[in-house]
Amino acid sequence: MNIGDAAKASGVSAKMIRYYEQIGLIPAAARTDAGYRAYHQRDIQRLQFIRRARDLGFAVAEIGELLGLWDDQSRQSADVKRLAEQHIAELDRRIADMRQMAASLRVLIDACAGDDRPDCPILNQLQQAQDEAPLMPETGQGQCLSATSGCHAGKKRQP
Amino acid sequence: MNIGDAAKASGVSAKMIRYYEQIGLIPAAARTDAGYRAYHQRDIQRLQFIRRARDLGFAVAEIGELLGLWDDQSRQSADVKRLAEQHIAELDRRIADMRQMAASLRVLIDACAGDDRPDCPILNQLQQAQDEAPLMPETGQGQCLSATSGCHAGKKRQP
DNA sequence: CTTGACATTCCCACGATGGTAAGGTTTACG
DNA sequence: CGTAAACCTTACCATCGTGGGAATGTCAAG
Repeated sequence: MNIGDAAKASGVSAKMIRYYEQIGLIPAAARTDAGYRAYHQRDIQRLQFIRRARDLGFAVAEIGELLGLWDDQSRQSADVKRLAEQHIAELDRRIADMRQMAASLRVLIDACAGDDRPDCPILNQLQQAQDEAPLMPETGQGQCLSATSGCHAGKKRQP
Repeated sequence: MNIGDAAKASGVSAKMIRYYEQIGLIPAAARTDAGYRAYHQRDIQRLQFIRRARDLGFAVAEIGELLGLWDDQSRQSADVKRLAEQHIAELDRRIADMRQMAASLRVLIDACAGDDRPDCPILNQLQQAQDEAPLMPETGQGQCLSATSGCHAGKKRQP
């Protein structure tokens, strides 16, 4: 089974398969006389594992840990669960960040006439920090628009 | 005002200020005799604009468009609003993707004993595609775990 | 005058993925 | 058998936004 077939069978592109091998996520594949990588059912399974973990948003480093546990017959399911919970916590954090952004932006959008005149609360808001948060909806949490209040969680936008 | 002060005043790191200049997001700063970049209130305002837009999750390219509209006194607020709506739509899409991932993972986590035994539904699920979706909660939507059903929206994880 | 805090440019790195180019191999068809 | 298509290989570059560091130059305070 060549890399192209392995790619089709696993849903991981040939490019990525080589990359995963390079970074050590998968062991170096066997080679044919011509130097072609040869894959077997076992390898396909590992690639599928990787792709499903990617689909769940696990980073490659986390997948490495999952694979380690997968390979470890004496693992404790608690270890796997802990990893997954860490990951879901990270997902939740990012979701919260983005919802915050979306909420702030929604307020501005709703305040914008969207006609042929130049006046625009969106630009106004971006232009100058307001002292407090006058445009915020009453959702309890601050909306992270002001430059004050040190709420610059925006750092890890696509971490 | 040197770049360090501009950085402090705007909340944009000196590194990023130079980068924004390099990619043309801000005009090349004036220079002192020694070659130091010199910033004025006007420039600070532009940098603050950029930082706030970043905090709202706008990509640098989008910020470029926003700045163009900001500079254009004859702009139509509809154009700004359209940009913002495109961006919020993108945010919503990413949020939905991540919520999907989190939901799928939550199901697996809840099914995992998390004790000292090796059996783990999380690894089992990653290991082999199930034909149908037996573990799914009844939330109506499919949970995008199966390798079948072509639901690999996972591609644009951090786009 | 020295020292430390700045500034400059240039290069490298990340993470995960895609593209492309130059060259070798295998396969299918006439 | 010959040739062309379809594959494989490595190697390099790009993305996007950000940080780190080196080598070197400048400014301000002691």
